Amino acid sequence: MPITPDLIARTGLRLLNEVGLDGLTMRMLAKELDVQAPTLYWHVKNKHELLDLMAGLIVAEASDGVEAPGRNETWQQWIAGLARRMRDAMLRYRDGARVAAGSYSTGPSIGRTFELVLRTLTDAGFSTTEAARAFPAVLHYVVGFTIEQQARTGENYEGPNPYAQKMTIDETRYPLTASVTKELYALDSDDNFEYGLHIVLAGIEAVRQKAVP
Amino acid sequence: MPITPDLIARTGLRLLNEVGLDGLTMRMLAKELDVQAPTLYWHVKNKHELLDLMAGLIVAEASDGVEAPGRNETWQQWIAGLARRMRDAMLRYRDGARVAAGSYSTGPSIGRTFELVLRTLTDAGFSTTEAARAFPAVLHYVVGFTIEQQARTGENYEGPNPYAQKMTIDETRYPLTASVTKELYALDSDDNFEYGLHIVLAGIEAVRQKAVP
DNA sequence: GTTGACAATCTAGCACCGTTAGAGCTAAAT
DNA sequence: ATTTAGCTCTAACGGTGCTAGATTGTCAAC
Repeated sequence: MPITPDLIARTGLRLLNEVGLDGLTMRMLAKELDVQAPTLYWHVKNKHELLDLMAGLIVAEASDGVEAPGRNETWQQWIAGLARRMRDAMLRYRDGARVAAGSYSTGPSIGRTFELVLRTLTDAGFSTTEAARAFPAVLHYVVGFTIEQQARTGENYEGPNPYAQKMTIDETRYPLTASVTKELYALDSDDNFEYGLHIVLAGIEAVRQKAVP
Repeated sequence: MPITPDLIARTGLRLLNEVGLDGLTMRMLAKELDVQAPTLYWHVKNKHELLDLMAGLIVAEASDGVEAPGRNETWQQWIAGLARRMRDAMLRYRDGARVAAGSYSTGPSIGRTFELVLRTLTDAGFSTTEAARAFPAVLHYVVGFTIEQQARTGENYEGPNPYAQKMTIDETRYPLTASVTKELYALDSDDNFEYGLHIVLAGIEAVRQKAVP
């Protein structure tokens, strides 16, 4: 099989699950492809570009095969589905959110999906401007949530993950925090993601200028 | 001046603005403190812990001096102010959002601020559970937004930042995307942050169980 | 005053990193 | 047959996080 930037990025993504982002090296990637490390630099400018390619693959995985909303599907349901796809794609790889966040990514399926988002929202009565400003808010929430989830879940600490330490809270100084500790530490459940997503979607609805009857 | 973990982290934060996260090395940090590199390891376990300390400082800067809402201040205004403080604190340092995101950070001012958040929201009629789940959604949005802004703004690409490339959009295949390109590329303005923040806050209001009259 | 203990820093160096220079191989084009 | 282009190789450079172990400074106990 010939070595291509795409194959390199795909292999990098696979290795991510074994060694994490900080453990991923060009040499290891080369060995996985039965090639010497400098060979990679003929296909890829540098590691940063490789990470951008990996980010692009993650986003592409999320947006691949996305279809316009069904007849009985509200825009909220459809956008929520897209947000979940995005989160799932990032969760599929260790440190996936850190890789995907703020990396330059382009590609046919991404452009197509974005166009679909705009069309769905304008069909629902939003102006294109509203749509173009509201959708990134969803993405930013998704990325922020997932980065934190993976930081908490991940194995990036050699010793015990400090997140996992049972934080003892001074009940007299911080009574509310103490009373709510349970909710805070069941936080990696999908429920909290859905809760926040629901907030953002409800916010988009609430903020909309009701120009359409 | 004696070397302490706090001083090391503070110096690291200062250097961040000169060299960025990828350029920050222990040796350079040591030189800045007029010390040899291994000395740092007496005060700090490893670089990861140092980054956590730096993240803690950023969050502390954001939450330091936060006061309970004023008499004529709605909870929306107050939370929005907190969100802006958080964003400003991250923007103060190059790659600040990447450093702060998903790092373990604790500290007295942070705990105090979180308690204040819960109190403000419960005073506004939210249950503690609602408050404890809604506030992280705000933070996740802020972090996601700021990471992307800094990735776009930052100088982490040696050549021209690919984000800055004037993306030429196929007007016939992606008419809506093309028509909205302007809004997309004025994106680093504070306006878009405020727009998304407004969405999230409106969403919290909309989602609330109106148990209080 | 000497001794010891301990905190803090030092020198030296290991294993590994991203990356470059430049030589070598292979297969198609002339 | 020779050139060209595409791709991979070996060798190495400067730099990285980090550890081991010797060395210093300080200050209390004897």
